Amino acid sequence: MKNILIVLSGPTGVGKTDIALDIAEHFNTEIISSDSRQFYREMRIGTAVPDDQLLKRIKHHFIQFISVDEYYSSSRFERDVLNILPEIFIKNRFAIMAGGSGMYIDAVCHSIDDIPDVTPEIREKYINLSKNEPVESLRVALKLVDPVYYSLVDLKNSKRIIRALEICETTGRPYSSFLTNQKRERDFVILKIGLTRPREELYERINSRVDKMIEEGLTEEVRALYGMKHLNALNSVGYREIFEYLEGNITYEKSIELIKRNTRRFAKRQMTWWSRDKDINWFHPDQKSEIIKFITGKAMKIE
RNA sequence: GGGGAGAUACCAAAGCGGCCAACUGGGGCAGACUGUAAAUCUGCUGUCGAAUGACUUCGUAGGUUCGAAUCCUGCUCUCCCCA
Repeated sequence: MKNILIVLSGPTGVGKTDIALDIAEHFNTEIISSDSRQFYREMRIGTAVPDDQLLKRIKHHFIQFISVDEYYSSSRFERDVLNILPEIFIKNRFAIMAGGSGMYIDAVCHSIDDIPDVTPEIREKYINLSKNEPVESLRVALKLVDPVYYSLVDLKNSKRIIRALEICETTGRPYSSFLTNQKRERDFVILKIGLTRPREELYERINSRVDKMIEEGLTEEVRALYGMKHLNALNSVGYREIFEYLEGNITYEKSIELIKRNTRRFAKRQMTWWSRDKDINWFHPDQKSEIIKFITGKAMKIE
């Protein structure tokens, strides 16, 4: 009998945490978080980390385990999850991975190509380059070192161009040569459950959740991180808007409004990401018992 | 009661005789995405259509003009000032 990884995804604010807990409790197993911002120790309120009581009820992995100044990536996540899964499967046939970071989830589900890490010097060089040079010159550089990728990328997206240039310089090989597009088979079965709600319902929940975060002291959490605002981890919804307020660029009310809007947009982008994944079985979060029934039914058919 | 300013698409706001279905911003919608991805980037947003395009719009009713969101007149409403 193969082991089963239940992958629970859905847009921010849809109600993943509760369902994940219920499912984990029902199958008496543990939860792997696939939420790239809940990884960070210093970001708690703004990323809606489950409270201590809940965390005590069920063992969670990858929650607040690194610091905002540490480098992490979807590839490392893939490696780390694949490392920890066998331990969970010793005790239980089911494991559950819940979160909303599409790329991280995909890395675990079918792998991401092996590409060497970029050295900090090269990274810094290109970050500066992108600040000082127009996109055109980055394009020209890319065309020279990797014409294949040049023809594939969104040439308006300087972040993508820079990544390719960094890899080319680090490895001495074209970035495109690393992209195999191969999906690696895993030795466990993946069962994808998606949670969704009518747009209006979702947006209402998002709005009130932001208000709740503010009540819980999001502003103070962000203020304490002010010195680190340049870090990528803090370029996150809920943080950057409050930084703007702290710098006096916008009013407090405006920052809250922007957090709501940006969270809504984020949720929309998440839905777009998953819309092409035909393996996801969609449910409304209220359908808790149906979800568990669905999983049980599928599990019985898996040899 | 007198004088002035204004009414433009979901909102804000430009346009002030033809190049206007109407700049721009917001909001919304749709999409791309193999590396700090809650990031980054793109398209659409009067109606119908895949599209050429067709049709209905700029408070309202008329008028001037080959032609009006743009000019004139009445009306309605909003704001400001004086009484």
